[in-house]
Amino acid sequence: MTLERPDRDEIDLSAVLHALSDPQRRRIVAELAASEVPRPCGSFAPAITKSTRTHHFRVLREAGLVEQWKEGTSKMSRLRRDDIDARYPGLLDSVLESTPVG
Amino acid sequence: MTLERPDRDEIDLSAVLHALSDPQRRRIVAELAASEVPRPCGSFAPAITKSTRTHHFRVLREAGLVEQWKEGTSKMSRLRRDDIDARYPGLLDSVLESTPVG
DNA sequence: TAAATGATACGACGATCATCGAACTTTGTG
DNA sequence: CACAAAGTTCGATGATCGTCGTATCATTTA
Repeated sequence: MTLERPDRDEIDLSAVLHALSDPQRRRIVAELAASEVPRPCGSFAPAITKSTRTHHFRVLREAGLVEQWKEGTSKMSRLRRDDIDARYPGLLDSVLESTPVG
Repeated sequence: MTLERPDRDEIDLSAVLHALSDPQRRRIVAELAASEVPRPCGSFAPAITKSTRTHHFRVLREAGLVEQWKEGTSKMSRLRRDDIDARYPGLLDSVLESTPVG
């Protein structure tokens, strides 16, 4: 049961660029890209508050960058790399290349 | 005599992505990329006001995307494609590919 | 010198943003 | 049932944003 998200064809470039323009969100995306298995939201960006993290994940999800689904008490996240790569080839690669995961 | 702008090494990814997240600015960048010779600011995005255009060009210049210099009563603009490509390879190409100049 | 041209400066406006804390919901577990 | 864990919701706050109109400045030209 996946949460609502835009279809691949509806992913808007302005929304994607705006979502990636925030360092915290870019860090989350970089961590998602580097991790093999999906991880719960709480394991990302521990320096910020829970509510702020919820906000950032919603922005990422509504922009089409991230897919989310519930699993127990956690909410798992996955980078929609295939969709983004198909719609905006090279964009995510170039951004990730300049975004350290640390 | 060129107006103040960040050096290549100081171009910030957040600023670049934020600058490109606005459709009007992306359109200006696309037009700049498509035009061979530099053009005055006034020849871009005729649908918006002069003051708004000035604002957009300042955002683009401070982000490092555009270089500007005065020439008579006009202000000319040039896309800093070499600098952006060197600092964030592939980024501008992928964005321009999805941004129609029309 | 006076007029015209091209762009900037200065508020101002509503909108959106990132962040927070406190209260709440949902799910799993003793 | 009671408790804990993980997220969400709901204001609220201060900041920034895109846009505008008007006034102003700099430069060229008549």
